[in-house]
Amino acid sequence: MELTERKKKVLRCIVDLYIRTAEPVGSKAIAELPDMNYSSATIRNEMADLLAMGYLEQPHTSAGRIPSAAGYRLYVDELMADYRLSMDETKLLSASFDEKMQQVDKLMEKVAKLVSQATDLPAISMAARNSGATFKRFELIMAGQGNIILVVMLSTDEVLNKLIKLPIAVEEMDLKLLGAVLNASMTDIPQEGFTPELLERVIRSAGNAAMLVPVVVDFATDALRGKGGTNMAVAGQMRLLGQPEYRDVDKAQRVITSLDEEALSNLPAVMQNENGTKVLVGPENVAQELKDTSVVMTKFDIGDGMQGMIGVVGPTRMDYAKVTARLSYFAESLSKMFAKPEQPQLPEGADE
Amino acid sequence: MELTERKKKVLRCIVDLYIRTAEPVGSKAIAELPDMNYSSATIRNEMADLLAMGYLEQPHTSAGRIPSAAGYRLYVDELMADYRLSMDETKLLSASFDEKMQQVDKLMEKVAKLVSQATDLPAISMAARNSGATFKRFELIMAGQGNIILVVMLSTDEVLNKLIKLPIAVEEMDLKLLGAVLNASMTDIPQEGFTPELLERVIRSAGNAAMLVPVVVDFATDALRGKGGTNMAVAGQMRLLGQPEYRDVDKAQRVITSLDEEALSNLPAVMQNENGTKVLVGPENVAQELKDTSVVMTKFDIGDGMQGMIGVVGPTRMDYAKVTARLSYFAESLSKMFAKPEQPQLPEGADE
DNA sequence: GTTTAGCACTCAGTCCCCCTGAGTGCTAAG
DNA sequence: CTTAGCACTCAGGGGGACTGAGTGCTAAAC
Repeated sequence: MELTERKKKVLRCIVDLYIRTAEPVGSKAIAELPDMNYSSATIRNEMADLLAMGYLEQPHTSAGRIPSAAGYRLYVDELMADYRLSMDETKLLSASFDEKMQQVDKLMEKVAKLVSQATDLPAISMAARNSGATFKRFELIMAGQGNIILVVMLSTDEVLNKLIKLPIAVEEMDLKLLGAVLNASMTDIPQEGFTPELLERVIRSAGNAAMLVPVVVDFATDALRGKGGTNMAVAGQMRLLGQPEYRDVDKAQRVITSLDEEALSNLPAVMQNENGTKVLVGPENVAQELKDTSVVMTKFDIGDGMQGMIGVVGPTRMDYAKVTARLSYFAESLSKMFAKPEQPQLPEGADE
Repeated sequence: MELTERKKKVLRCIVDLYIRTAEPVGSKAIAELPDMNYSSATIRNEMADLLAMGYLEQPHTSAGRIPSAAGYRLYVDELMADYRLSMDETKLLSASFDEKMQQVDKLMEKVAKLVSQATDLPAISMAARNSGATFKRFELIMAGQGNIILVVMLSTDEVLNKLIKLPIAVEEMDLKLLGAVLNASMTDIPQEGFTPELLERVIRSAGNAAMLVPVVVDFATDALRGKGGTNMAVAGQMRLLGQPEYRDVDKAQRVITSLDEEALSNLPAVMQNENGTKVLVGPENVAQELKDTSVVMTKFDIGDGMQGMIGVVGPTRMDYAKVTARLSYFAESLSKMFAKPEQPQLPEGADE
């Protein structure tokens, strides 16, 4: 059977309406739309075809139709109208962006909150350092007897810190020395440069603080890649409760719980080779708990060695057009924010 | 009417049972408890008295009784049995504590998560610097042209950072100078010491970076007190959904939403003059949205210039004994953790 | 061939009613 | 003071009957 223009139009209207009302859509409702010049009977025939083709589903015989996953897919790919942000809306979004993004402290948390607020859905934000990041500065500070604080600054402008408890007392002097050595020999070096020889050299130069070196270097390299390298935040989980499909508390709880877990950590993989915005409709999600939900994601640029992602989780019946538009807006804003103001001269070594 | 020992016993049993079952408690159920040597009719008489005295409520004529706010209050203050943590439980809690508390990075977030997990309820954690805190070290770093990162370390071992965007370019040299000046003249000084004269002196010494001084000092002092001075996290909001009283999504949503807001920021005031654990039952809460919930809070020591609080929010029908015990355990663990170790930490053995 | 009017049919949701059983209050006997 | 007994209350659950939105199909109209 062929997917005629008219069938597409009908499908589009059904999805649009269903997104608005969350109720199965009947033929009459569609027939009565302003620019639909056919009777309900005709629509009914078309709907029957769309049902047969797998784009619609029928909860029970005497009910209207709802879009199937395939239907949403088609809608997202071809049918949905672009949502253009209005002037007012842009202003609003940009205002909340400016307000929140003053301090770069808990960046990912703030971004997640912002996105969640703008879409009224649970949001995820993530930033992962890629292999290009290097150390920029080490700082070691005495903090009470037996404790030191290690502060590491990365080329990505992140500042990480850790409290290290020591089995043995260390002199302030030795700490200073170690700091100097680290700053001299481990900054601005790409990861490939961390050879055993380098490590050995550092240990030899570190004097009395030599036994600290492994701990410090371990934490620092951990921070650079792997575990500490991914920074992720989830916000607004309970906004899901506002959606009619989650009136059932258990259902909501199951989804929300899975948002906290690492079920999300494989999302970036999906984005790997994608650009722009990616939509995962219901069963397209790998995670079992998300089979009933859709995920919309966008990448953004953090320049240097980092790459970010923001995303939103919601019922398959979400307003894809609006969510996509707003998400893109934030992605752009973030990219802009991180873009180094076009720089003629690089302060440090020019290669990357 | 007098509150005899037997009445108290009956009340205690009712609250205990209601906490377990979340169902109105009938006279028969109480009469059948192992150490209750009276018939249901007797219990019924006692219950009628307790109702008249305001310790119980009756949802409708032909139903059992549930504790009123006053009933809970009495229960918490006098009746409830202490809950002793078992060996296994202690081990479990301490294991999760050790696991999470390795890195002091996002401490409050982690504490909140931990407490929430241990109590299966939404949890709040908060740390507020008191006026004793001082600066320990300043660090200024170039971050691309026109941006600098300010890192401030406090006597509380906290590390704060901010990205500052500059209207004018600054030389690396000047930044170094400014850093040195700040470290020389503003560290280890109590807040009263920040006089206009001091500020002036700093500006004069700062050379070309003089115009940076106000921005930097503003941020830093802001961080020390006021806004940045309170660090708060909420976790596990959706655990509320597990409680039968929040099967109603709207109700749950109302409470959960209010947890994010600053409705909580006046909780510390309540703790001001309290020691140990404080319980707020239902209507004792000031915040309107929490009238139906109870809050359990405990202070903990962070030594130096800081003071912390952890708390839990749940239905009035929560297991006060257990929650209180676990909360206290964490408060102690935290206090211990922050206590300057007299001696390098031994694997803690026989004591206690 | 396509569109539409008409009609019989289906079925989730709702209202209503009855029944059940847990729980009460009261009274009178132990 | 305690308890057995009894009449009474009422939320919750189950089972029809009804309603109305929506369908599928057919036959007439375009």
